[in-house]
Amino acid sequence: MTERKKLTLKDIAKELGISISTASRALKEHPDIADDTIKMVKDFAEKHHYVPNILAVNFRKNRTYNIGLIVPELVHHFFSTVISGAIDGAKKLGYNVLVSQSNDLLADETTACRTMLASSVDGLLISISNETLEADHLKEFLEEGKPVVQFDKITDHLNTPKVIVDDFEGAYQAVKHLIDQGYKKIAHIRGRREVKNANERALGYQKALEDHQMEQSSDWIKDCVHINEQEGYDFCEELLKSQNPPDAIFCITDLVALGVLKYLKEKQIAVPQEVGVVGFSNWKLAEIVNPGLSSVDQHGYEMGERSIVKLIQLIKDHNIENEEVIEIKTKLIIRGSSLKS
Amino acid sequence: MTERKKLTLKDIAKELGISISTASRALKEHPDIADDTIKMVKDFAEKHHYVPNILAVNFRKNRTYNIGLIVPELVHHFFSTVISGAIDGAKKLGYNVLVSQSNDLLADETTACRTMLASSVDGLLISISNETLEADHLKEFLEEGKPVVQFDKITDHLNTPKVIVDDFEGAYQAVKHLIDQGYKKIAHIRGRREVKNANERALGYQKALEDHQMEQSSDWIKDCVHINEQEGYDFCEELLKSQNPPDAIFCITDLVALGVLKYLKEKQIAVPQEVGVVGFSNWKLAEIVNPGLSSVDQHGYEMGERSIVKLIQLIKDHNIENEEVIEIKTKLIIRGSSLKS
DNA sequence: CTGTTAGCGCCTTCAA
DNA sequence: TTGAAGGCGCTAACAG
Repeated sequence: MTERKKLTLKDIAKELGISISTASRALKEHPDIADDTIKMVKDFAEKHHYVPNILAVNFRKNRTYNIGLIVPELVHHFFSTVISGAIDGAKKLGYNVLVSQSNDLLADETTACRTMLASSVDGLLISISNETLEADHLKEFLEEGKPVVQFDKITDHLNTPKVIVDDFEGAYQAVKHLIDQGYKKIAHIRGRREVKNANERALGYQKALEDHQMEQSSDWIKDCVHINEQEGYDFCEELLKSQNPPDAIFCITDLVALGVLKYLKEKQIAVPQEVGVVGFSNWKLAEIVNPGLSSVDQHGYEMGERSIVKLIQLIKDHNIENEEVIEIKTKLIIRGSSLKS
Repeated sequence: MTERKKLTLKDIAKELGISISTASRALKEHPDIADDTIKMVKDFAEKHHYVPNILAVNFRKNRTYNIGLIVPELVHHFFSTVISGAIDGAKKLGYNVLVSQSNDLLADETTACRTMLASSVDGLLISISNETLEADHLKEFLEEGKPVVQFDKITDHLNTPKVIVDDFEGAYQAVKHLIDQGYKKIAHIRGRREVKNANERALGYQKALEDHQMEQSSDWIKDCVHINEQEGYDFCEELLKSQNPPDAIFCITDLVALGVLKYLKEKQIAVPQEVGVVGFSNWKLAEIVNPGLSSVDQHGYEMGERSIVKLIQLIKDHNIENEEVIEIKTKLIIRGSSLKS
């Protein structure tokens, strides 16, 4: 395979008997340059497949058109949907996306940030790990004048734009739906107290109960740590074996709801007749299970797209002071797990 | 936020009263440089947080430490698993990964390739789209001396290393398992004839039947086009309503198997007693459905990791002539959908 | 052991 | 309307 040497401006200038700067300007149709010259240079460039050396351009301009994107997990329906939206949005605006994952570990997140910074991305899009409480590793970006946009899992310790799902409202609607369906004792298997999304959802749950004068009980609120199927299963068992068992369960996420459904199926407790279940995120699995799992869709693709558009705007404006909060509306998808009628 | 100006080698040299090249060499502990000088420079650099301008280095060295990765779909359990492995592998070797998706369209794939080439990745990792029959857009990489590694969905029109799953053997084992379980009439819902993986799996299916003197029928082979749930459902119906219905179905992928399971459940046909089902890919859904879906695991994470390691090795060796084929072993995961006993 | 010099490819004043 | 020259930050060949 012959590796053809790349044509440079210098080559063009020499061939055409003009100076390098004229060639450079002609290619970008600088108004000072004569039309004839422009045509000549462009024709020549086209004919010989001239491609500017992007490395030189980037070096000169001190930017890369690359954006860093860090998520807790890559193999994850919601996050991969966000990534998909971010990549498509970036492509439209002429940017590339460098993807990395933190595995929900602060150490990995910090490493990823350093790598991104070292490879000189123009900006960062991040959904922080569960362990991230402080944000010093993120401040480094701002100190270098590189904008950061947070999405979904965010921290208030960093003043950047934030693109979030309206967790409160999503939870509120989910619980209201259960109330409308006639469930009387609604439990909530919630996420960690340090995680903002989890708190918002819990608040939405509580507000819905209050607004509709529903019975409340601290026994009906269970705190997840790992937020997995097993916890859903175990908490469901605890709830149903308690003195005052609930007749509906609102879960922090679909995976937890799956554990709940599994327990109910094993014990032959009818869903949705005896117990109603609603999840959060609307993963692929929600439509696959039987009965279908009602869930709150977070519009991940849109979130990714909006986030990247915002970030690129900040990059172009050299703006690292923006703190706008963009809220993506949720949508309750009702399926068999909570639909009595 | 004060944007502190970056320290350069020039600054260090001036401060320390030495030349730029001495500073440069000292930082990389060049043997010619006196230990004292090295120490002095390193101390100074550390104290003042010197970070080399990566853009300048890349420009000078004509490489980016960025690798392009193109998959048909991002929101896809198998591909996101591969990406995860590739990213982790790249990280260990000091490379970043630029991700893009083709949506299984040749046009999008070509665009993605151009963008990657323009942003000057050091090499490309790709799983081609269903539409990709020729490979001219990929040859451009090789022509520029940038190695390419193909994985999973590959084309033989491009001479590069290929990392593939042993589709033939995976299919063979799946079908052999059905035979071992006592199924007598095994059907296959297969993928497109233009797609190599699909053909390999079909051959594995056929060979297993031959080796065990099983009944064969062209009526038992159904060709998918979209490879989705609906096709699985429809073909299952066709198969079971035929003159000579099969008692087991080996599906090209889990999604198709899901459609099959749905049909069987609706018609109250017992799985695995009356009909056995095996899928391919071992997606998350395979363990979630009830009964669990037996499936052939493709070890996506390992595939991503092996692919990227191979690619980086070629980049380092400036080697674009390699055509090694790396085969990842599959593993049959047996679940309720095919386990009679 | 260290400094000088030249240059990577491009852009951008400044001068003609 | 064009050209010459300088420089972005770093590396490396060549001299001392």
